[in-house]
Amino acid sequence: MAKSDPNTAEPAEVRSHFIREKIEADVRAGKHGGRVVTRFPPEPNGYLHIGHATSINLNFGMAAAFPGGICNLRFDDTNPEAEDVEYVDAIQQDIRWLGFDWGDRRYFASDYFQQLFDFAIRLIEKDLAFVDSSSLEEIRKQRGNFYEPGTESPHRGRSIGENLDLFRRMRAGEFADGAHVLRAKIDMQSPDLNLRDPIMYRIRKVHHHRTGDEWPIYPMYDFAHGLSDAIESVTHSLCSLEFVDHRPLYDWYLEACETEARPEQTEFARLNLNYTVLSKRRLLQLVEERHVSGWDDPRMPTLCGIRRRGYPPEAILQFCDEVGITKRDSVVDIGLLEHFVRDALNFGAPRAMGVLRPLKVVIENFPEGRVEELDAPFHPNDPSFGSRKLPLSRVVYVERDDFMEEPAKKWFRLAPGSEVRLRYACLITCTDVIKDPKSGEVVELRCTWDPDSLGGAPADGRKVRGTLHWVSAEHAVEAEVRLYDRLFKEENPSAGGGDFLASLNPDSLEVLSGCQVEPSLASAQSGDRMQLERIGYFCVDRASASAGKLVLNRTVGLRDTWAKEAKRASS
RNA sequence: UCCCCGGUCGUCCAACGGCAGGACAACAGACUUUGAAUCUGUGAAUCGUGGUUCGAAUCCACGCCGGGGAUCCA
Repeated sequence: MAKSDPNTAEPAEVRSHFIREKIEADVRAGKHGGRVVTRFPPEPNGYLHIGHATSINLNFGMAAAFPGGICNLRFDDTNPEAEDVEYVDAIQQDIRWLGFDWGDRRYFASDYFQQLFDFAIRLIEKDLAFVDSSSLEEIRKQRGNFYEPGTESPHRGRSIGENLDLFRRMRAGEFADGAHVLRAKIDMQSPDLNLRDPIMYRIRKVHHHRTGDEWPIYPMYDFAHGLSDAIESVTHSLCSLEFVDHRPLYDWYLEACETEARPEQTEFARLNLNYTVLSKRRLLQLVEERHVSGWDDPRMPTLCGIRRRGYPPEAILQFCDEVGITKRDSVVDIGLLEHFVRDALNFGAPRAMGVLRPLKVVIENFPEGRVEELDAPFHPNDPSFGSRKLPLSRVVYVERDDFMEEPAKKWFRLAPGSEVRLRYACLITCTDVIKDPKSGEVVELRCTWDPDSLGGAPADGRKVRGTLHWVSAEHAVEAEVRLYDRLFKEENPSAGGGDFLASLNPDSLEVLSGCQVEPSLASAQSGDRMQLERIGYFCVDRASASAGKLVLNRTVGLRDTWAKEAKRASS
C-alpha cells in the first residue's frame, strides 16, 4: 500500500509558505531573540468555522514548528455588545477538537484593560492622544473620504492637562455614551484613513462578559490588538488581509507606547470555499432565521457543524496544509475538503452494511429458519480492524437502487435473471419480480442461491461482476439516516450582492427512516464513524441517544463512477 | 477620482534569473468479493505590451483584471 496508516504515517511533507519562510529567516537572524510566539485571537461573538481552522492551524502550527515556540489563545473581547461566554466555551472546544493546546495561556484582551488604559495615559502625556468631544457625525465628516483629506478636530489642541482630566473622568463614568472619545494624534492628511486620528477609546456603559460593569470605556481594535500582542510578547502576529491597511497603525501604537516587545504583523488571505458562506453575519442569519437547526447543523461550515457531520479533524488539518498560505484571494473547491475527509475515513473507518431504501429479497431455495454466520472483516485492507459475524437468512434486504427491471447497458447489479454476489455471503440469481398490482411498484424479488458460494466465492471460480450490500431481514436493526448535500446551489451564494438565501439548496437535507442496518451497529455510540459499504461514510448523530434509535449522518458519499456514467448517458 | 494587496492548468499550491512541477477535479486503462480504495497513463496554465538579461513566471515600466480599505466593529 502506498499510503500507510494515518496514525503511524509521517505527516505529508511539510509545505512551506511565505510566512513560514519569514519566521525561519527571523529565527535564523536572531530577531525577537530567536523566539517564536504566535496567538490565535478570536472575538467571542460567533462560532468558529472552517476558515478559522486555517488560522488556528497556522498559528499553532508555526509555534509547534520551532523549538520553544508557543501559541496563545487570546479572546479579543473589546466590544462587549456582541460578545458572550457561550462563544468562549464553544471556541475552546473547537480548537481542542482540532487537536491544539494552548496550555495555561488562555488570555483575554479584557485582562489588559488596566494596562491599556495606562498606555493611553502615556500617549496623552506625550501629546500623542487627545479627547475629542465631537459627535459621531462630526468625526465622520472630519475623517474625509478616499479622495479627500480629513480635517483636524477643533479639540485637537486641548492641553495635556485637560486631556488627562477628561480621559480620567471618562474612565470614572462621568460622561454619557458618545460624549467623548480618545483619539490618537497622527495625521488627518494621510492617504491611509486608518491614520487619520483614529479612535482609541469610546464610552460604552454596557456589561462586559468578563469585566462586568467595571469599565465604562472600551478600547478599539487597533489600539488594543497590537498592544495586547506586545504585552504577551508575541513575535509574529498573523492576521488576514483586510488588516494590511492597519499595519502602519499597529506599528505606530507600539512605537508611540514604547513597548518592550515589538511584534510584527503579517497578513495572509483568508479561506474561501465554494457552495458555502463563511461570514459570521451570514452564518448567524442562517441560525437565527432557522434555515438550519443550529450552529452545529451538519450542513454548516462551522467546526461544530462539520464535527457533527463526521469530518475527522485530521482531514481538516490536511486540507489546511494542502490549501496553503498565500496573499492571493482564492476560492477553494469544497471537493478538496471532501477528498481529505474520504481519505482519512477510508483508512480510519470500519466497514458495515446497511440498506437505505430496502427491497425485500426472498431466497427461495434457502431453508426456512436456517441462519448462516459469515465472517466479514471490518476493513478490507487492514486486518487489524478485526471482523464480525454477519447472519444470513432466507429473507434479506438489498438496496432498491441496485435492482433494475430493464437493466441499462454495463449494468452488473440485480436484474431479472442476473446473478450477483451478496457481499461476504453468497451468489444469488433473480428469478422473479413481484409488483404491487395497483401501483406497479416492485415490492419483492424472488431469488435462488448457489449453496456452494458461501462466503461469496463460487466453487467453480466463475466471475460475478456485481457485489451488493445487504442485511438479513430478521436480524436487521432499524435506523434513521440523514443525507446531507451542499447547503447552497450556487458556487458563490453571496455573488452579485443578491440575497444569499435565494441560493439555499432545498434538498440539502433528506431524512430516510426505516433504513435497515446490520446487527453489529446496534451498539454504536454517538460520534462513531463507519463506512456503509458502497454508500458512503456515516457517523452516529448525538440525537441517537434521545431518539432511542440509531440516527446516522452521512458524512460524505463514496465516489460513484457508476452514477457519473449513468448521468452522462442520460444527458 | 485616493491608498493598499494580488494575478501560474478547471480549482488550490510550487518553481525565489536557468527543463513551468504537485494536489484535487477530468479523461483512459489495470486490478477488484465496495462500480470504493489502490496502480498506470493522458489532456490541461505563466493577464497584456514593452524593457533589462546569454536567459524572465520570477526584475523594471505602463496597461488590464480581481480583491480590500471611509463603523465610537473586529
